[in-house]
Amino acid sequence: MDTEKYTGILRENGMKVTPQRLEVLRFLDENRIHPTADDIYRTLKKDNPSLSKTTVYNVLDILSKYGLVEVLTISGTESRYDYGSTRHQHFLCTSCGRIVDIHIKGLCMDCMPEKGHKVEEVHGYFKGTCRDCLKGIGG
Amino acid sequence: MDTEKYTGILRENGMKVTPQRLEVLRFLDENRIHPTADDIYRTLKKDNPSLSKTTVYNVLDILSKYGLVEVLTISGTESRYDYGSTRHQHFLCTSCGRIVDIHIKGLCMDCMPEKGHKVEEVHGYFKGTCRDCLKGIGG
DNA sequence: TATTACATTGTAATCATTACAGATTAGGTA
DNA sequence: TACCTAATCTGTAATGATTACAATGTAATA
Repeated sequence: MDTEKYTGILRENGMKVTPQRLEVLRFLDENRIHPTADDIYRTLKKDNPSLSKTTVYNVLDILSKYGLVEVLTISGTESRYDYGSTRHQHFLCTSCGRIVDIHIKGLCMDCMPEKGHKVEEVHGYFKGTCRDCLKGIGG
Repeated sequence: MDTEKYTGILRENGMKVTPQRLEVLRFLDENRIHPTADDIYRTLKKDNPSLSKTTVYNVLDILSKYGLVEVLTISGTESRYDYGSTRHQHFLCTSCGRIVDIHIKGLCMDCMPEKGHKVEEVHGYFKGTCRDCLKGIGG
């Protein structure tokens, strides 16, 4: 178990190290599925029955404040959490509901609007039907 | 009052015409501020005290199903509704919270990911600090 | 090990949205 | 015009994600 890996990540970013933070971070790192807070909570609670959902929200909150996770509001009612530093875009399948990572070269990250606004983040996402659903595999 | 304008829009799109739909559509057309459902509800209730918030949600739902309004989930907890057919992107000011329309030529709408997914919608949005806040006008 | 500020937990509150059932109405027809 | 019927509107209650809060526990430092 890569406890040291995640301990290092937390320390390097100036966060206190706790078992709950290690577990959430590890889950996000090993499961790049843009989970909801509840997904994380239900999974981690199996091996850690005393885990509180509030703690999951607290940990996700601090991780996003420190820039380690990105909060996605692509699918409406609930937030999804994305760990990983490589810049990528998201594709929401309107058939099965999955969010697929896509890497697009050529998306003009540098075409900033010249209106005097200071752009700090660029987000892009796509909606449609994913490959699996088109093949009749998905929902 | 452009009642006929909005009556026509509803009829042309195959929707039944009701006073509530006319009012919501007019509000969205005349106030391009990406309002929340509650913004719309509170404003319209002044001149129409019997208006129900459920009706506002129902109207927004049917308008979006018929493609007349776009639902934005850019700012997290609540949906915002955007009326207007011209393709544009959105800029969320993290200082004052406003969503500003921006028109970017050169944003590669056509750089589709070549992974077999069928893309039906392309969304892009930017976050940062808007011009007014940079000048010290905004919050 | 003692201290202290911060983190975790569980419950209760909040807030946007949806479900539902009864009253009302738009749009077509006699 | 008056009527009919399905669709719409209304108000209340339920849902579900997220947050507030107070009590307990613990990580990091001396």
